[in-house]
Amino acid sequence: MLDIKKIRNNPKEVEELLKRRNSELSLDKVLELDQARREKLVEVENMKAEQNRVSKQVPLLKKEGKDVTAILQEMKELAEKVKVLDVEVKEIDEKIQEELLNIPNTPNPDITVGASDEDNKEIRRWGEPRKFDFELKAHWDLGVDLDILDFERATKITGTRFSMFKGAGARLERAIIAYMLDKHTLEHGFTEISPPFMVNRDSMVGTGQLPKFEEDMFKLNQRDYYLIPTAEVPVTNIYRDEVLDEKDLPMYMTAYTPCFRAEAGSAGRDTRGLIRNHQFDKVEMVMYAKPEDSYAQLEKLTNFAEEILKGLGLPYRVVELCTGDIGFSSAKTYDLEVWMPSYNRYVEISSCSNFEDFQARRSNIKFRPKEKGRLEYIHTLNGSGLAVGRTFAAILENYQNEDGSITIPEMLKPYMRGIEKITL
RNA sequence: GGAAGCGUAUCGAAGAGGUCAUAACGAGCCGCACUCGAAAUGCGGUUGCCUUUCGGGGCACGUGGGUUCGAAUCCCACCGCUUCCGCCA
Repeated sequence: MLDIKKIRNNPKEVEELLKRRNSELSLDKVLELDQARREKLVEVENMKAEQNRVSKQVPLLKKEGKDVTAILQEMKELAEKVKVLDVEVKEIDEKIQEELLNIPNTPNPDITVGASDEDNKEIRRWGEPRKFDFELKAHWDLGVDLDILDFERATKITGTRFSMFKGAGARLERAIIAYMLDKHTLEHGFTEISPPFMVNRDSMVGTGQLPKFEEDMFKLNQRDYYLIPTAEVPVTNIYRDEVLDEKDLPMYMTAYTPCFRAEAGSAGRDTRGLIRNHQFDKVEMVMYAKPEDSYAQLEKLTNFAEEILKGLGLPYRVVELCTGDIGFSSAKTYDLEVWMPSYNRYVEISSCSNFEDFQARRSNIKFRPKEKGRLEYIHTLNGSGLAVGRTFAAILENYQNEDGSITIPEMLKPYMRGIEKITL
């Protein structure tokens, strides 16, 4: 959520930044409502001041034995007027809130202005894509042939866009999760969290998934709960409506969770394999930072995710998303893209973003700076570290052998309990 | 799911229709004094939000309603916590 004061004071500047996202968004309506609200507020607050003043007099006058019936009658009428105005202010407040919740974050002024992912800027590459001297197979064929992935039965059990891991495949998935969590907790300083996989509406609003992206979410029938689309939601919301100590910042939290996405509007895209499913596993990193420190933390966050790919020996590149491609809540995002041989291109495997105070404002997370004493919103960041299904797919494809077997990457071997190669 | 009790500042907690909400009292935190330094002790400070013609004004006692001239206080609903009962991995 943007600061209404910032919009009020620099409407042109904010509007210009928002235009860079290719949104035809006008701030006129919210500015108009804000103006109307403040006028009504002054009016009703003057009446309330009058009420308070008179109410204080009443017991004194009674004590003196004076007749107060005329005053009480007057006050009754005033109370009626106040009630009406209060409702009007509240209605305007709700409209303003609704407007604000639907306005995306302003992009960082320094990132490339562009219309789509074609304008994204490659920052760096690591690793050399492997040259195959045999006919390579896609992970959905490799996995099925090795009997470690079963898409058909997952579809039978549930429906399309679900997958199932089996035997050494299930173990490999578990190994990937354990490796990532160990790296983040033991080497990168993160605290491991195992959060709820369902969240309430306030949490979804807090991180920006709602109210705008309802159709992307799975919602429960009998309660106002949602299946989490990413651990970002429960973890960022841990300290919703709380005040933190400055000495606790920056705060690093990591969580493994399944993620549930309706994938509305992506019919026909990436329909084979593990790339785009309704349920997938992910290890997420969430950071709370001080405002002046958040961009330095974004670089760290991105590096932490890169460390995982380096550790697994998977070639990747880092891309800075342009203004037209960053997410609703983000001010700046780096995507990590892993080399996927079957696609013959790099495929997104992590997204690392600085949300500045956009989410903190929605979820009301503040800290008390030692010097100033006045409460300030924290900055929130998060990044995948990494998407597990896609990592699994990348390992299968990049580590495949001519006979269809998969060599286990060195760093995962301790987690595989003696399995060095997956064969039939 | 049923019953009872309880939600007040960073924490514990008092208040039970108006003169106790810049919120008693205790703790914490910050500053000062004492000290070589620390602890202990003493003194002082310490809620947030909205609005403003920068003098102020308003709001908030879990949330939302109601009663009243006036509600932390009375009534209703919802949410959460605790205890007991039931059920359950």
